[in-house]
Amino acid sequence: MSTKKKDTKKLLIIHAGKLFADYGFDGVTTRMIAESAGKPLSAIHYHFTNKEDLYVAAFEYVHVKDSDTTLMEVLEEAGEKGKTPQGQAEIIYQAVQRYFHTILRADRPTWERKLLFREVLNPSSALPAMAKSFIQSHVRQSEEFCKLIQPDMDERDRVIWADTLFSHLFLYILAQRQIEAVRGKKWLNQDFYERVTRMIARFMILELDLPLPESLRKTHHTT
Amino acid sequence: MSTKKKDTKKLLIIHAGKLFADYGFDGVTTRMIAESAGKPLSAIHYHFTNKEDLYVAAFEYVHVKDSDTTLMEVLEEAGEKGKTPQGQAEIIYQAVQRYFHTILRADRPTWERKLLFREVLNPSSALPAMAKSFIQSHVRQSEEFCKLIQPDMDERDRVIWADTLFSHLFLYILAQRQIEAVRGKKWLNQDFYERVTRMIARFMILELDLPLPESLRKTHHTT
DNA sequence: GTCTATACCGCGATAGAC
DNA sequence: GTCTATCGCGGTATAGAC
Repeated sequence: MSTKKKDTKKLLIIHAGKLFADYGFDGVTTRMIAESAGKPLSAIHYHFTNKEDLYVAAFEYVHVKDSDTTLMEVLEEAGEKGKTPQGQAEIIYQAVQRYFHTILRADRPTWERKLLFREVLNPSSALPAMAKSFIQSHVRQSEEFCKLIQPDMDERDRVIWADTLFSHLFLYILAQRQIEAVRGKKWLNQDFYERVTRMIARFMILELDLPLPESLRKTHHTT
Repeated sequence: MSTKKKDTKKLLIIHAGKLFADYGFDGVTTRMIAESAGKPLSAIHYHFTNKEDLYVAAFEYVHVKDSDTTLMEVLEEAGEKGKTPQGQAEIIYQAVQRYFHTILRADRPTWERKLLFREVLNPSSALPAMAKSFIQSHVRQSEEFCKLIQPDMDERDRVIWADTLFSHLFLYILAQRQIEAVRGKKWLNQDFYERVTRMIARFMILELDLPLPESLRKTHHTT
């Protein structure tokens, strides 16, 4: 029964994280967090020096390193396979799948990814550098991969190609509430995300003039 | 010299809009707006009843109707041409181009589109319905167009297809500051947006198994 | 360690002189 | 119409009893 202290702290982090994810740093008051966690206001200032500190703690709590999901990592892992167009296409599909799975896997609470992406899009004063690095490194490695396969491609085109993956994630994670309000509560489920994964992979593969793997072929007609 | 009144009001709207675009409704104080516009705080409450009212005014100021840019509108306009695969592909390219031009044209201040998309992504309490309708109708019409061409396609796949256009716009408009901080100040210029337009159009055309127009072919190699 | 009570400040909004 | 002065509320943070 001596773990009470840690429990309170973690409780505050989780409740704060949920609220920050939905309403942003400014949209949340410390009184809201305290009430949500069922703790007195002063508990926040006991465990954390101030509101910003709690925000940082909540962000770090969800800031898991998404290792082995970048295109270059999957490429290295693939070995010889990465030298054929068929292999490269499969690497793209696999990397997209892995990244989506890391970010969107069902057992992870929604608010965690929301907070993560919100901070990238709208960095609070609290985290000047962290947000940048989170996605930047991933995009960099996608670019590098792209350069290997299409060395003649314009740099800006490579960047746009690499951005595709994130633009969709941004939309579906950050606009989740609004999309569900318009399209229905259970619209953004695992099946939907799998379809997004497939479509993005298809685009990234075709845009690099690689052959489409059999598993990514569309099923509704026979072309 | 009797237009002083209107000038002050418009001045407040523009300065408020810029600030709201960057920092959101909660992130901006009426004192900030007043100082930015070089007017006393009470000017806001004279011309507008309250802060929310000023926000709505700023939003309405930039909420231009983007007519003749939806896929269905371009399709109707095209007449007979819309019945061939080649014609349909060109319609897609044209609609994407028009929409990008409407939203991103250079003579329009950056903050206007930022405010527009921010409100969609993160609706303030001030505008319950307006934000939804802004993009929703556009997506609906894209879906409808998609259904005409690929009636067998799964509804969710059609929606993802239609979302593609907006996911990129979201990223480049809302994360503009962060992207420029990472990639350089003048990265997001007209040339870049044109490349994005072309890539999105290429994706949307290929995904519907339509033939790629000559003008959308890539130039860096000969496949 | 945890709570209650409170200090202090900046916010949106208003009153009233000019 | 425009400004200065001010109100009341709700925000973060703290002091001090238990």
